[in-house]
Amino acid sequence: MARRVDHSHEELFKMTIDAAKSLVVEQGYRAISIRKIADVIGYAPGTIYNVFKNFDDLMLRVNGQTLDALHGELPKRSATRTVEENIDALVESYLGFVSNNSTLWQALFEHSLPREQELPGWYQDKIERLLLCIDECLEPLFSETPKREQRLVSATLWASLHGISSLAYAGKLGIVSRVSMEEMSRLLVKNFIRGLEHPHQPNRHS
Amino acid sequence: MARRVDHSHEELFKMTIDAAKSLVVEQGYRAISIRKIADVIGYAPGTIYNVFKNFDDLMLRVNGQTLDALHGELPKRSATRTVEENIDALVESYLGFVSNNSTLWQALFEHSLPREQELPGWYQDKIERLLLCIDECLEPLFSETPKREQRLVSATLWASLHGISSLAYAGKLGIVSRVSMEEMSRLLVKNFIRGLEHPHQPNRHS
DNA sequence: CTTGAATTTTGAACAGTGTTCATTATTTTA
DNA sequence: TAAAATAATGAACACTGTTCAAAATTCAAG
Repeated sequence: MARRVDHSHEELFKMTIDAAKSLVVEQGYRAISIRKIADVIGYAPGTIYNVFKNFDDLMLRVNGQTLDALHGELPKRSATRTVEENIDALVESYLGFVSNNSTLWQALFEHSLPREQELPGWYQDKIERLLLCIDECLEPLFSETPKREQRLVSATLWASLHGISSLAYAGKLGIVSRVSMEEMSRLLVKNFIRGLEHPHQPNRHS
Repeated sequence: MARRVDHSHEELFKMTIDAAKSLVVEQGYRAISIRKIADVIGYAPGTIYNVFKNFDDLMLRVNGQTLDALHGELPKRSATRTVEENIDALVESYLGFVSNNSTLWQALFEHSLPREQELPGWYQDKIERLLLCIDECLEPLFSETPKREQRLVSATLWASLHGISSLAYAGKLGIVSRVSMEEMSRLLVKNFIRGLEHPHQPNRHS
């Protein structure tokens, strides 16, 4: 066959990713396979390779859309709110998204590229955009500090939250249950920010 | 054949895990396979299933040993040191271990069980032991707070550090490079602990 | 010793995986 | 209408985890 009018390249792209997503949602990351996706969209496995480089590429696209969706739900910084309030709003929004899209969120850290292969630029940009959201909210807290240090703070906050949600959902915290993911996140953010506001108060240990 | 004098059950267990480990170290998590391991130890694939329930079980054992090794390297809390100093020592030790065993550490979060299947008790105990190390160091900071809240703090710290190392090694932080994993970890701990020491100082925002 | 039961190891078989690519079917262009 | 271009196929390849009847070996009993 050729250039089947049925679906354009773009449509095929969307169909494939949508099928992958619904497989993740319904059966989890480990259940995805090219053949199953092909079945769902009614094409042969080979066709998917006309649209995606390989399975990793496809999975990266799926996860990219998850990052986009999260970014779309995050509130913009409000100048009328305090730093804490802005960060809190960000975190609540983040927690809400993760809860409502838990399987897709899990897929984001269950998938990883083979050793030494780094993430493509377009994917890194999506992370960059998310880090910028945190940057923005933290901005007033240290307007004099160099940009590099600000980014370090944002990245630290992002990675920490990621750690909490990933361990919580993978059940890798033992006793600590899924319910307390929110508690942990709030605890982290509250104290981390509070720590930033109290720079090196000279020794007054217990 | 039967009861080959070559290797006892225990020896076979050790050989299999050692082979798995060296495969992870040399080629990364994605390169492991039962057949390759069988090749290395000079047995048929089926033999491995006399020792391990399945691949997940084997991988959990490997990761369990990694957790044990980390626990073995962590310093005990010293009563002569301050809370900060004890926590710092813990974190430095943690960072050292992760650096020296990066591939095995990566395997720890690259592997995950199928959806809805939770970690076996013996594995959760190993995590529990690690959380207890943090508990111990933080103890003087809040000797009056309920045990449950202490555990929440320890778990939060543990999960956050995990998030930083996992994102750093998976290259999932974009710009933020591997070198800064240490920076991020120290930044997190310093400020988080400092935040804990300054409880809810009533509103004095910028 | 010899026989028979118990046990360990095997490796072929099954059902699945990602990926490739010559072939085929279709559409577009000449 | 013929030829060139393109899209879709699905068999084939080289793998994967896992099972299990059969074979090989050891152990215990007679």
